Amino acid sequence: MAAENDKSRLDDAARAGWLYFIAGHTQDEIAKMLQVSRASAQRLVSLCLAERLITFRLEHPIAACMELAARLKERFNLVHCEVVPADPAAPQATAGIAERCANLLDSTLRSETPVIVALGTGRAVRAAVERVTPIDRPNHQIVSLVGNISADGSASFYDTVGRLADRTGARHYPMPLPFLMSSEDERNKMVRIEPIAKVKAVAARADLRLVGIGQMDQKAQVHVDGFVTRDELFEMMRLGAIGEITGWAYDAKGRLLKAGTNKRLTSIPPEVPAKTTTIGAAVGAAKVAAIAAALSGGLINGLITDEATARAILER
Amino acid sequence: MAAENDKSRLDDAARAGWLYFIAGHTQDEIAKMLQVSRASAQRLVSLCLAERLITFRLEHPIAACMELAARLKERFNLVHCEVVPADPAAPQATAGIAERCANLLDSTLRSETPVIVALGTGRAVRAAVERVTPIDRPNHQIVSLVGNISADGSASFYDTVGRLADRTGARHYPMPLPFLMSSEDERNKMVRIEPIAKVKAVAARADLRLVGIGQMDQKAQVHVDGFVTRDELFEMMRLGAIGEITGWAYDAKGRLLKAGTNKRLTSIPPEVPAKTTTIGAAVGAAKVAAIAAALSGGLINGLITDEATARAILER
DNA sequence: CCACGCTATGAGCAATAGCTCAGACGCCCC
DNA sequence: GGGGCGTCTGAGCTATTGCTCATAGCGTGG
Repeated sequence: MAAENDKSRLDDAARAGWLYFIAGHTQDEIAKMLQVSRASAQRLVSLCLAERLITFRLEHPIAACMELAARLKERFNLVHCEVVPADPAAPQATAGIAERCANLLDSTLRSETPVIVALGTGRAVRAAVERVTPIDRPNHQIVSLVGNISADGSASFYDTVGRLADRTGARHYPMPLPFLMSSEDERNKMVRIEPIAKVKAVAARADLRLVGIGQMDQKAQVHVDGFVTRDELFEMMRLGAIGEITGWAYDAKGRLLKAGTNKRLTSIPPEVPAKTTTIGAAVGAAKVAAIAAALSGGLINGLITDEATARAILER
Repeated sequence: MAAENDKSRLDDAARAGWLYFIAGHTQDEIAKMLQVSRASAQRLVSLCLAERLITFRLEHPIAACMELAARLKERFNLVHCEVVPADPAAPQATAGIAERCANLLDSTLRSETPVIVALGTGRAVRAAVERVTPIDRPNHQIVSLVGNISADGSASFYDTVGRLADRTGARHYPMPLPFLMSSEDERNKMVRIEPIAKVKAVAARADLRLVGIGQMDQKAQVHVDGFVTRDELFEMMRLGAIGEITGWAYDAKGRLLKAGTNKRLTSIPPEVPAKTTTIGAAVGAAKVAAIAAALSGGLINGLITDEATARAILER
């Protein structure tokens, strides 16, 4: 008898669910139809959900993205995760994630209370600041996590911090240092000088860090852009480097290396594990290992990527 | 640009729908996530529904029944329709519909204000009254639509009205007449005599009529039960009879025949079209044509049947 | 057969969702 | 470039929903 009661209760739950979700009746109407109190009707609808008698299917590419984002967030315990649909026309396009990064910056900068935004390297980050909608927020601060002078002494061709400051009227703190110093000692000296210490202090109080993630292979952006030489790159690869964030190379488990160029790097080192909101932005098959490692090691606690990359990260 | 806006709006709608239905967030939370007002979030969720970006799937046999019931209700403009799951073990079982009929009677009789229930013929109706939960309602009235004396002069073996009255303490009005009189004149005389006129008057004020539907073929219940002879049955079939309700034979379009046994029938004729709630209860492949005709002709404005029968009716 | 504990129920309240309206914004046509 | 039109937005109100709690019914075990 118990079984039969259960069965008929589930039948009613299904009926209630049907009337509610498919026919669009209110629970009050359903209660009248099924000759029960409204409270019971509500319980039946809940039961229908709890017993998974009813399932939702979202017929839209976004659905897959949302699910991937939820899984990444869960798996790596992220505070923020966005997955944009892969554009079949241009699978490597950073446009999609740049848009989302810009959106993130927009909403952060929209705040009336002063915020500090720290920016790292990466094409997505660069593209993002270009898309930020101009807004007047003179009390915000934009700070660079990475030196903007390359090996040859010229300023980096793309001044991300300056551009974002332009669009917001915020104070900005570029890092007037070469990416790499010639020796560890020299680095240690430089990072203690007043203007640099000031930048570090601001960066330490950042509310949001938005960083690119670079892979450490022959096409590593740090090399392509001329910040590290081929020999330096190869050395880091020998040491196990699989990715870099603001120049800081890390291995497959997301551990920062304590050797090679990392000893001469002027960039502000990542917190490990990240406790301020630190969003990594990257797409592409080549970066999957680097992103996964950064997530595992807690170098970042947020991610903006595309569908294909997200899927690849989860499949590892 | 418009297209792109539309697209991104639908993307957001999908996102909102996902967050709402799948992730189970409130619209307030979604509004914060998507950086819009709560009102807009609500609009996005609505849009998601309106654009059918999201679909509900009810994983339960009841779902199909609910849909069939809704279609029947729509198609034949019914005030009430129930479809019970076909029992694969006993495809012809009236148990399921009897249960629902009993339920219908229960809820009607539960009323404190006096109601009048009129009963017709049929195994489902008989089984239904057996399942009615006893309740004390002396002010209700139960009235028979059909004579309960068969051709041989004995009372019908099953006194439906009496049984229901037993269970409710209601006054009851059986129809103390043979099912058929020997001639039209005689019928006309009989139905005018005082006790019968009284029954007719009560029946005319019925709040609910619950009737069986019989097919008019060689296995017609009216014949099997001995109310009409083989010859009478065949005559009605020749005249186009396809079904009967309380003995009143009708053709494939649900039009009452004006000849044959219909002229000698003592049963209270159906309203055409039914305006009081008149529920037909019947299952089985043999009855599909009869049920469909009764629905088309407006002889009934409610139906209780099973899944297989419902499907067959809709497929005609 | 009664007492106990369990589950299920309905009232009432707090939270959530849906809707209407007035206003703003952008767009198009003149 | 300006006026008018249509669409979109957010505030605020009302309906609906989810939940909590006290109570009643029911089965179980003494």
